[in-house]
Amino acid sequence: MSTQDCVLVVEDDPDVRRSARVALAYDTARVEMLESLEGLEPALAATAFDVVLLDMNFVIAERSGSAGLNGMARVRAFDPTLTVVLMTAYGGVTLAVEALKQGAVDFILKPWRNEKLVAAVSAAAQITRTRRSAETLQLDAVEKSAIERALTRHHGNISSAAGALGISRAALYRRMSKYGL
Amino acid sequence: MSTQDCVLVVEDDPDVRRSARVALAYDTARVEMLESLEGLEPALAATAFDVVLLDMNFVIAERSGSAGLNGMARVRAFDPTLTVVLMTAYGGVTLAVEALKQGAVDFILKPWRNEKLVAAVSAAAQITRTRRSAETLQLDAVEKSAIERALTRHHGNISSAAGALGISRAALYRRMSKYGL
DNA sequence: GATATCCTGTCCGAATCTGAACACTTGGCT
DNA sequence: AGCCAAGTGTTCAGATTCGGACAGGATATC
Repeated sequence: MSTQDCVLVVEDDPDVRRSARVALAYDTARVEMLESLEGLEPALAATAFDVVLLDMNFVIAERSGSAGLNGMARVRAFDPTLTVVLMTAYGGVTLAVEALKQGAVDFILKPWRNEKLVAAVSAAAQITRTRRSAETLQLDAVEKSAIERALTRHHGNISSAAGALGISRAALYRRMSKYGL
Repeated sequence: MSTQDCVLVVEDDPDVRRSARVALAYDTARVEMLESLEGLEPALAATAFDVVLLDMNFVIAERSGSAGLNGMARVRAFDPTLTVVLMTAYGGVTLAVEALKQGAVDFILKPWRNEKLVAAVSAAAQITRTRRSAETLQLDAVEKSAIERALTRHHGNISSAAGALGISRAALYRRMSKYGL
């Protein structure tokens, strides 16, 4: 799909880094690498990334994945719209579930199939873009979508939707015609 | 925490059903059971559930979990605010990831520890409640929170926040004082 | 069929909101 | 200092929106 994504890969194993670079080369505008979580924030500040691909296990002995979860928390603190894809070689179901519940948009197992990695990264970048465009909504658009939701939820009943929205029926009419609903 | 949750359990194995009933008995207001996905919608319509606990593998031979994913889709179609917790005995990481990406709020492995099941169900019910209260927001409140987000994102710069919201600076001032910001 | 209830769509004077304009403060730059 | 760009807070005539009221349609109940 898109060749315009900027990806940050955080991974300690040089072989994996190289392999990720190769896999992502054809489909991304730019791939930056980091060997560890050190210097994560400056890297995020330096480039406008669309996805962070994050290893969960920097220390071989430490297979709990807490390093990855911690890194993800730091990414989210820096920019809540930026999506994180986690990767691990040792993942169990419990860890995967925990990671997604904490906000990762995908979780992939090493070794990966290149095609799958590319698809995951590309989908995650798309989610980032959606989040960012949702953040930029004008007040009008926020109001419009709130009204649409209320109307849907009340099955088109204008009176009860107006009541739920806390405005008069006449006011809801005006807004509906304003937004073409 | 709460003893007021209503849970729907969809599970074909009678032993598992019984064991779920026992585990949930102390902490929930009401537990209903269904042996299969047949009659799902009527059951959802009859009671106002807070969580659906859904087995992924009704057919032994069928371990892909598609029955569970399908059931979850039906629950979400019926009520998008109602959370689903999936459970399985055969789950791999890939299936768990797929389930959460499709909107399950948790994914637990059989056999479970009762304590963990209760915690998962209770947390899911809390998420349902949060979603439902977010849906009921008055238009004023929607506007207020959109303004708060815009102000935060623009680091308190009123001019640029107003620009992003598509209103004049004066209008943003008025609203800020209206909402006490 | 008559009655009641709920919803719809529209009207209008009063209340509210609008944004350009103005005066002022702050911070950077030569 | 002097200058410039950008932000702040407020004012006011004019535009817009407010919601109660009204008439009509649809559906249910007796």
